[in-house]
Amino acid sequence: MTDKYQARRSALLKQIYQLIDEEGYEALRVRYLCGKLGVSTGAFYHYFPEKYELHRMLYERVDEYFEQRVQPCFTEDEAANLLLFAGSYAGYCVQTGVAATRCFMTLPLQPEGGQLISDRRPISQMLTAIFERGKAKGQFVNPYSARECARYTMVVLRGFCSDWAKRDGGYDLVDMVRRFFPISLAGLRG
Amino acid sequence: MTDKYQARRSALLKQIYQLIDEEGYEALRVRYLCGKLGVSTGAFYHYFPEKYELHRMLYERVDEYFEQRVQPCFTEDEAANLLLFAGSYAGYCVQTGVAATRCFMTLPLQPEGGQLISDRRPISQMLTAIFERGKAKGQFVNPYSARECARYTMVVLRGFCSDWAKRDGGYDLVDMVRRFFPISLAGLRG
Amino acid sequence: MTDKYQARRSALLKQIYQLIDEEGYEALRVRYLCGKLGVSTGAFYHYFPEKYELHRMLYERVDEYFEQRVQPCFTEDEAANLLLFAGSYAGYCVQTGVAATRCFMTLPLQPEGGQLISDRRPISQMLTAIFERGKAKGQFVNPYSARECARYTMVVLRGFCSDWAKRDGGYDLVDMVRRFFPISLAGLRG
Amino acid sequence: MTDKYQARRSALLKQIYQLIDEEGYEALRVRYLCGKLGVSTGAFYHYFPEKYELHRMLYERVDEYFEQRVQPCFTEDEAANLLLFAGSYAGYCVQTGVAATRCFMTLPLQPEGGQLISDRRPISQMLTAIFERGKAKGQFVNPYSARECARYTMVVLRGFCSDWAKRDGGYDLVDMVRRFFPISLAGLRG
DNA sequence: GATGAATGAGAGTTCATTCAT
DNA sequence: CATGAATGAACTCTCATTCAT
Repeated sequence: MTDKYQARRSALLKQIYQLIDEEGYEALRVRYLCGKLGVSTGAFYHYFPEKYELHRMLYERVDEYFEQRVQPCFTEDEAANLLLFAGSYAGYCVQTGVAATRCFMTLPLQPEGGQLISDRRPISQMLTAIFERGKAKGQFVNPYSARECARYTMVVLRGFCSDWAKRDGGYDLVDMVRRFFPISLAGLRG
Repeated sequence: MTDKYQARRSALLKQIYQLIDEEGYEALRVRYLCGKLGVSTGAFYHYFPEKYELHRMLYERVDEYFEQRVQPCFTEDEAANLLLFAGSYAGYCVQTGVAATRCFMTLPLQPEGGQLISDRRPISQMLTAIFERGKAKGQFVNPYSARECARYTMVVLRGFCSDWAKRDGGYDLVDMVRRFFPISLAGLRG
Repeated sequence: MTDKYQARRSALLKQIYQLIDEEGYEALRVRYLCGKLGVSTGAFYHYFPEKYELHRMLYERVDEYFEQRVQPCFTEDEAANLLLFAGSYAGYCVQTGVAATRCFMTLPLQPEGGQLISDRRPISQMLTAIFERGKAKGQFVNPYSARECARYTMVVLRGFCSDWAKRDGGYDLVDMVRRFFPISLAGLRG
Repeated sequence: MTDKYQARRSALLKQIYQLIDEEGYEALRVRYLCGKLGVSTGAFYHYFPEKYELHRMLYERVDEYFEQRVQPCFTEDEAANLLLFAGSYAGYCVQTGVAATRCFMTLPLQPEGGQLISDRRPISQMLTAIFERGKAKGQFVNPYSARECARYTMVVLRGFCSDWAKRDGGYDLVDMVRRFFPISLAGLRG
């Protein structure tokens, strides 16, 4: 039954995310993973045809998280939305854990990996929308297009999160972003 | 003679950097590398006691590059210096090549790796100095310390370069930084 | 099934012991060993997580051998038991083969190696028991404790077996021990 | 000049013995050894055509030591001479150091290695002579030939020293031999 | 569906020894 | 005499993946 398959898969994934967080994605060998999961390697490959599959799913989760948890909190104030977005992105990384974030931020992308940081991803579109509305409302007055603003924002946020992960989560990322993202915000407001 | 050793080492390094650029650091297996270099594995290990050594040297090169090529071009205008710094950082990555930059940006840090992105590195200190002078001259009016400004700047620049590398160098990085870094600059000017 | 695992492992071990005997333990490189075994290196490591494992097992086998084959043959005459013990020790080495014995006698002990020649090993305790009973019965009248006698005996026996192995099994070890161990026995009887 | 060559060789050897003692023979890599010696590998191979050469010389030293230091102290009492011999053998090992003794006792013998523990070696002949004289004087009354007695003695002594080395010199070897060798002596006396 | 034994190319690294300078 | 760069076969061990049961 496909339902049963999906359920089992989801249950395993949940455990896997926790493990990736604890031990890191790269360090997580399939054999060891299976041991922790209480599953045979055969079963693992039944649910996840290749290890890289796991990586791809880390990306998918972000989109889901932002669509379900963050977007609903948006207000009319697009600058506030932007700050909320930035803080949430940081919060997501913290919640995801240092190791998974490191993987999420730094893992070599496989051939088709380019897609994973594409502007077309839901999270990027959400951000673009903020700038489009903000520009329409006159909150962001700058010579860049909404898409460019969104891209710049993602670059900066990923910069923050990478730094945090590289430094092994040695400081409060959310606090960091709340303190310093306003520099970028000021530049974007124009 | 140590001179001879250093000379050979440098010659090999140059070849290696080129190879890293062409094929990626992670993809370079010692054996294959030696084959390309026309050198026995023994000889390789004679000059580079461990593979990770190569990685470390990518970092050292930046500091050298900035001290010798960039700093001398600094003027009295600290904002201009900052832009020069940003552009040079991007230029350095382009010159280093996509693959080496990816490695440079994303490689897992080894235990002592924290040092490699430390605030104490020459490049960070150079940046801090720019902000100190700029604040003294009233060019940067913001509530952050010079060190905090420097760190923010590095985070943003690394963000740009990582993005470029992740996207396989599919656009003009220097141009990108020249166009978008001003957003950050505006925020820093206050 | 664990049973299957154990069975295969035992089967491999048997072949390995034979090879160790023919070619020596130190000479057995994993790749070569696997070739002879008709097994991939992966499979080898599946059964023997590290090469040193093989060494450890040589020791375990002795204890087993003595508990199962020798002890049951003990009688009331402790001097006779001692001779039986000595002869059996020699016999065990002969059966194990020259090369394995050499390894067994001379291999560098790994960190925890001290345990392998510990007084607490079953074989040593069996020997101590002989002397305890022998002293109680008045068969051994000497100023040493049972444990000291046991240790002296082990030292001498290991001396014999090492010599035999060092000389490439060029003489009949069992005969040698039967002829010369009585010198020690006389000293122990007092 | 051959004299100069010999002198340099001897000087190096002295340092080498010390190093073998400190670090073990097997663990002593030629490169490292040369570094400690302040000599190029080329020079090393000039004096010692192969590493195994060093090992062979450990054996030669014993003979020298016994001929020059021990034999002169012999008296008319052959049992006393035997005890002196045993104690000196232990003393030699202690002085040589744990690591060198371990090597001396346990190292795999190369093809022609059999010679190194041959009955024809000076040290064995010295021992045989003790038993010959002892038997003539009626001090040793046993059914074995002098040569057999000598061999038995060497086996036992090597057993003691091996044990000591295997246990990392964790006890007083000379004391041990003085306490326990009399068991063998008693047996030899008959 | 599930198992886990088996694969095997490939990883980084070592090290006694040689030989051109 | 002395150097030390160069050799390269050999080492142990890893690990994502497959497939017969």
